[in-house]
Amino acid sequence: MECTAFFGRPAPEVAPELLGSFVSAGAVTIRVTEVEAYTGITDPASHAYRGPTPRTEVMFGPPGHIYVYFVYGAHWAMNLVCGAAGTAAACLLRAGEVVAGEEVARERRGEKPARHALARGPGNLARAMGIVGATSGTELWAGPVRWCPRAEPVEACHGPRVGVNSAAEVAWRFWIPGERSVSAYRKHTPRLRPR
DNA sequence: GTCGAGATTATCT
DNA sequence: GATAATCTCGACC
Repeated sequence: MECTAFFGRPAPEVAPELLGSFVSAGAVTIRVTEVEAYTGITDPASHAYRGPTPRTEVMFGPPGHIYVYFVYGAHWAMNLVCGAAGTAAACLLRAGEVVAGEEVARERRGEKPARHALARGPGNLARAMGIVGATSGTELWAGPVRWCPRAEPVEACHGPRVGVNSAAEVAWRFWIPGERSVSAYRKHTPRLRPR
């Protein structure tokens, strides 16, 4: 399968090639503008670093599957599993430009966001596409979420990943320069004690 | 436009 | 019980 060949490579190699490709979920299609690579069992910043758990077992499976996780008590984020089965590598979709189904996306996001902000940021992207925990584990060629390769190569910038404490020095965030849908880099601010 | 801080809950220890 | 691959809002420039 084409998906298996494309995604069955190291995540830092797949990630920049995802830029400009298309991901569809139902009526909504986005053009990917920002991604991050996680290499799984060798990556201290990955959920898979400490071995498989019920949540992360999808990442340990074959490439081309979808891994969805819930963070900060409010947001879903969508990853595409990369690399050979067992390596638990994945690419996080951080941002995209809505190219189809804008009405549906806006229904989910509300009236406020500008068009380029509908799928800016991992949580917003998942919300605009209707991605929830039940989507985790589905196949990219047969499930509710489909992927199409980009038509032409695009320019790519890279830099440190966002919001991670460990391995902050590796430049495994990739984005398309000049895209308004790319989130601005924010320094990671550790959460202080509640109340 | 940038910056700082609170919200809120699944998952793991 | 602590942690977290984030978002939004209000204050300020």
